[in-house]
Amino acid sequence: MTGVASKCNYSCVMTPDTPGTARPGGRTARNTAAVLQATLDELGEHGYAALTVERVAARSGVHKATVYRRWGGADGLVAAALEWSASRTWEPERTGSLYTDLLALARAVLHGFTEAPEGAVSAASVAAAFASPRVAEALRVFMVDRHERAAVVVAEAAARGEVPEGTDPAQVVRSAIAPVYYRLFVSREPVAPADLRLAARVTADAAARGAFVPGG
Amino acid sequence: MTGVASKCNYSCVMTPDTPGTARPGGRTARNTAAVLQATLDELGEHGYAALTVERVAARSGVHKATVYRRWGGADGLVAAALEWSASRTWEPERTGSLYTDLLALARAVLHGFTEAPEGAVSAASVAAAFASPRVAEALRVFMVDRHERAAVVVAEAAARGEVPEGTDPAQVVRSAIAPVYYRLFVSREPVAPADLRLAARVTADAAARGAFVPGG
DNA sequence: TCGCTATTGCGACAACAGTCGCATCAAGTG
DNA sequence: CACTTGATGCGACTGTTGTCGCAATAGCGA
Repeated sequence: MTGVASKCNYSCVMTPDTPGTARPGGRTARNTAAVLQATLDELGEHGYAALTVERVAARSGVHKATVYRRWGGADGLVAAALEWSASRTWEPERTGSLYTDLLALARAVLHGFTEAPEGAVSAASVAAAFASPRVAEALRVFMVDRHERAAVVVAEAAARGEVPEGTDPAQVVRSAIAPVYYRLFVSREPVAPADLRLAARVTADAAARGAFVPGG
Repeated sequence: MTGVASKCNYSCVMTPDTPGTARPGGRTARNTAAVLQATLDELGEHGYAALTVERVAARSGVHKATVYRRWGGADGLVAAALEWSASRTWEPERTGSLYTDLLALARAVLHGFTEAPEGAVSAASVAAAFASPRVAEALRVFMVDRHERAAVVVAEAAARGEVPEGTDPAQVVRSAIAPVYYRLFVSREPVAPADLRLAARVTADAAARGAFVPGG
């Protein structure tokens, strides 16, 4: 085992077990942890464009051929990192009203895509999804999970009578956060606090008026 | 001049002049046209992930080193193709009401990112913008231009009295089309006609109620 | 403790991307 | 028509990416 030892900068808690494989024992698990940690560190420091299997291999101390065998390439590393991120439980902030909940949600999205370390992984996933069907699928699963978790704020708004029964929670969530993604990745404009407030306000008002009830 | 001749599949109208350069004469212009056409064809057939300078060079009949010298790489080719697309005039469809105008706009966005050949260039630009500041800047300029052109439908709605004076046209446009981009590139969900209608409806209603007037 | 075998380490290898120096060519000029 | 010069063609070269076969290692069960 030559090579440089892993330089762990942040979020050093990495699940050391890999259940489901034929031999989930010590060394394989250690390699998995080291490689994923190195992937996170590399993404955080240099971004997805500079993510190289060779660098990850050198940093983790795992041989290059092993990384290729188990993850297939840079996209496989990103997909694995994203799946690991998805395993971390997440729950939306509760603030008392739908508007403020959606605003907090939009802020969380902005934060989660711009701040390290999750920001690097998330942005890398969006970028890698263009080139890798595997990453695209992992990203889709991740986003569906986030939609379902965020739906709670809509359900509670319905329970409070803020929005009518039958409101589609996922559509409300999408409407509130889509402008953030649009500015971040498509139009490449800066995202101002006023933009977040506008999206949350428009969405909350529309939801209150029943715009997100499928039938009516 | 060895190599394979350009195989032009679609949109063979390519601006043959390159004003501003020191020597915009015949051969340089022909090379520019051949290379950009080959780039479009490659993007349309194989996508950005498979876009290679060598393939473009072989297809266009221009030497590899020349392509590297003049465009710098695959990202430069995409940026040039995007700038060429931006030079094509575009104008939003006018249907008589803000809701139907926004719906047509959302449909045009979906079409423009999924149908060939513009779809391939547009999607490639979004993908390449993650790795190339040059493409990111070209994309930003392109989107700003589209926002300005699309703003006409909001101005006309204001003239008809559908929305209050002072409504920010660009914000209305963003609100209507952001969910399309979100589904296409982030959540990777299918985009249904009902989704377009919902986004247009929510945005048009909010605009009618004055939600997009900055001060009030 | 011992043997089986999945997994890994290792280095050589092929394929590819990108660069460089130089000879050649053609567009613009008088 | 000749001359100048910027752009191009050409091929060789370097560095990087990804693959392969084989020997060694270390889980895991007996």
